[in-house]
Amino acid sequence: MDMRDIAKLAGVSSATVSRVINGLSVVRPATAERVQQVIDEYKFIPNGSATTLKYGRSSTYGLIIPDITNPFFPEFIQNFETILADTNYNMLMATTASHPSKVQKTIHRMLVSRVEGIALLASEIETEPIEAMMHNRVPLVTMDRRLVGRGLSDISVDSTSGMKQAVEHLFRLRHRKIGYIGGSAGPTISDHRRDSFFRALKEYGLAADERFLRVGNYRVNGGEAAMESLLALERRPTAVVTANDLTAIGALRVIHRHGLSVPEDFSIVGFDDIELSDIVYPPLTTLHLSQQELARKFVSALDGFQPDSHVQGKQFKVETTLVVRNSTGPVKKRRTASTKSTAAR
Amino acid sequence: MDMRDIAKLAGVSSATVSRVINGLSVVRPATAERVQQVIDEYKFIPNGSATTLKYGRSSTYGLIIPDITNPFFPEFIQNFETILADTNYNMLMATTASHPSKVQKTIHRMLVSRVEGIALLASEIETEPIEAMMHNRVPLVTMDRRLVGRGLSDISVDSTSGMKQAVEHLFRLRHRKIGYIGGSAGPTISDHRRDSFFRALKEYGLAADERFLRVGNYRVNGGEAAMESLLALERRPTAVVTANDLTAIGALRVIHRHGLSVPEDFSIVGFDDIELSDIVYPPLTTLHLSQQELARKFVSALDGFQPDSHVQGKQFKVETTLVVRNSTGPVKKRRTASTKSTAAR
DNA sequence: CTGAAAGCGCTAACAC
DNA sequence: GTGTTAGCGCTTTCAG
Repeated sequence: MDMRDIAKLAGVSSATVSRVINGLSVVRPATAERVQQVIDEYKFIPNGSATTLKYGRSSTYGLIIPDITNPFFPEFIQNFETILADTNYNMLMATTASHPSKVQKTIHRMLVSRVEGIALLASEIETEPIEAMMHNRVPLVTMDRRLVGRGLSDISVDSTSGMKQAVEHLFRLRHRKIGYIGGSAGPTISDHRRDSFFRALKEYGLAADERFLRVGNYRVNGGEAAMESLLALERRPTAVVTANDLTAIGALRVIHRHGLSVPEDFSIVGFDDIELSDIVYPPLTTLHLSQQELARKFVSALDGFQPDSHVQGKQFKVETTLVVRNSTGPVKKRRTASTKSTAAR
Repeated sequence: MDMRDIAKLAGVSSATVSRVINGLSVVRPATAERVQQVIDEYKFIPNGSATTLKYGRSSTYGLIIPDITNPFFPEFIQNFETILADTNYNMLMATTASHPSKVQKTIHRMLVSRVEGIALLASEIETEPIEAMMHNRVPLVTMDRRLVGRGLSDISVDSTSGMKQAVEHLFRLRHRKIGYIGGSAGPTISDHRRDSFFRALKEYGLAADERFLRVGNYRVNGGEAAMESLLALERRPTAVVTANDLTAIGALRVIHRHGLSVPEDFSIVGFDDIELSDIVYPPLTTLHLSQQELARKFVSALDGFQPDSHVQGKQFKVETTLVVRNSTGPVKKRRTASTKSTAAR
């Protein structure tokens, strides 16, 4: 069943059917209605692949996510897809267990499907081979890589002001020894978050003590391991800022496991403000990142690209703001601090 | 740049290029290699929409998820997409904020894109209008609706044996007053889970006490509200089985908020075994549901359908098994039970 | 083993 | 306001 069949049944030509379906107002209302009736009666659905073939436009964007199991991503996907759906676009989605070879294959598949752009949220991945494959066909928009180029845009989270607010908040609560549990070593995003933390410390005249610095992996178990090691210290920090909420949650668990409480014994600050951060006990003080804004910027970076043009991409920024909940509190007057410090692990 | 261009550059015809790309072994190796070189040099990527147009096959399945923010779904998506990617299939994904009108539009878009089948994980949605639209074009596979038909299959979670294990486990821990917090009223899935709980109770000679029965919404806040109301009871249950892990987590929070502990004062059993259930404190005893198996069954239901045939769909089942963690324990010898029972809320 | 050619379904010129 | 038609890029008979 194609437009020609509908045309025959409605006593018009296939061109008119096409015009009706696309809402071109040139068609006489009576004709349009007759055509529409036939369409409805036969539940006709046009074949999009013909349109895609003719115009190269597929009304589809690709989205590649490293690990959908990290709650940050579902929230993003939700927002991203909602925006696309509103403009009748499809979302072709794929995950990569951070497996670069899978990324290559995935992008190839997406390009075969003639997506009009690809959002790649996998900051740890090398994009040279990918960019080669993209070959300026469609825009590539990455997250937190801070690199732009021909047909390559980037959306980055600017943690500067958020980190400053976090450190200020802790400073006012009289914290002076503030630790940091970072993300995985490697990706720019990890460096950026850690560096803005350091800069914020400096602004408040605090020393960046190497001994309070740990590396995580953006997941719960990384936060746990790092916190264990922090608790094993003779002289512990009184507060810890983390590279994301999952890391903070891991830290929280370890603190509880050691019979300590938050925020009485320890203050914890997260990053991202995923939904979970408000559900966990105690609800996390964290740097809020607007998923909606992030998704909107991705879509506009994707949209704002002339097809096939070799236009230079743009660098977008998304700001963060501190949300104070219950995982931060004033420094406890020390008493038994030195007596219980060695037991850990 | 199309196959004809490549053909010219390699001094062959476009038919040969097509054969090389599709790995048809009829081509003489030397020719194939020459063609492949040109393809690589020009980074040629064939236009899938032409193939889709010609053969109606898009190598794409659609997946519709109600609320991706429920961690159950990301885990499913991950598994589903991995299976598809292994066979070079694409996944077109959409979410619906359980908004039926969006489902209609989404499915229409997917059919326009010529997906080869649609997985619909939204048990609360009426599918009549959808089935009409599907019009037996491609298979529709639903979750937990327990309805099959022409081109309509269903994958259901069989909670019978899991619930039996759960009740047995609690019974052995000497629980006799076991409550239940269900899912949202309405969907078959909620009825099924609750009924298998009742049946399990009966097998152990326990009465299904209406007063210990609550309705939730499969989300944390539903579990919270239900647990509040259970705690307000004069005579409380000693254990609660829930319709999913998020509900259990909500219950857990309320119990903690009331200064009680799990499993000392209360035992809680979840359902689904989402990753979070092992991260939460205490880790949940829950009914494990294999996401991998679920995803595999979806894919095989989707695959096993002859295109355009009006074949009857199948009913698939996925079993659950109890995973014992730390949210269940023996009933406490009662002491002050009656004195503290009224304070709640 | 390779090439020529038809046709998948749609849409935008262009003609009327 | 409506119809005719060419052609998007691919695959696959069929011929050679």
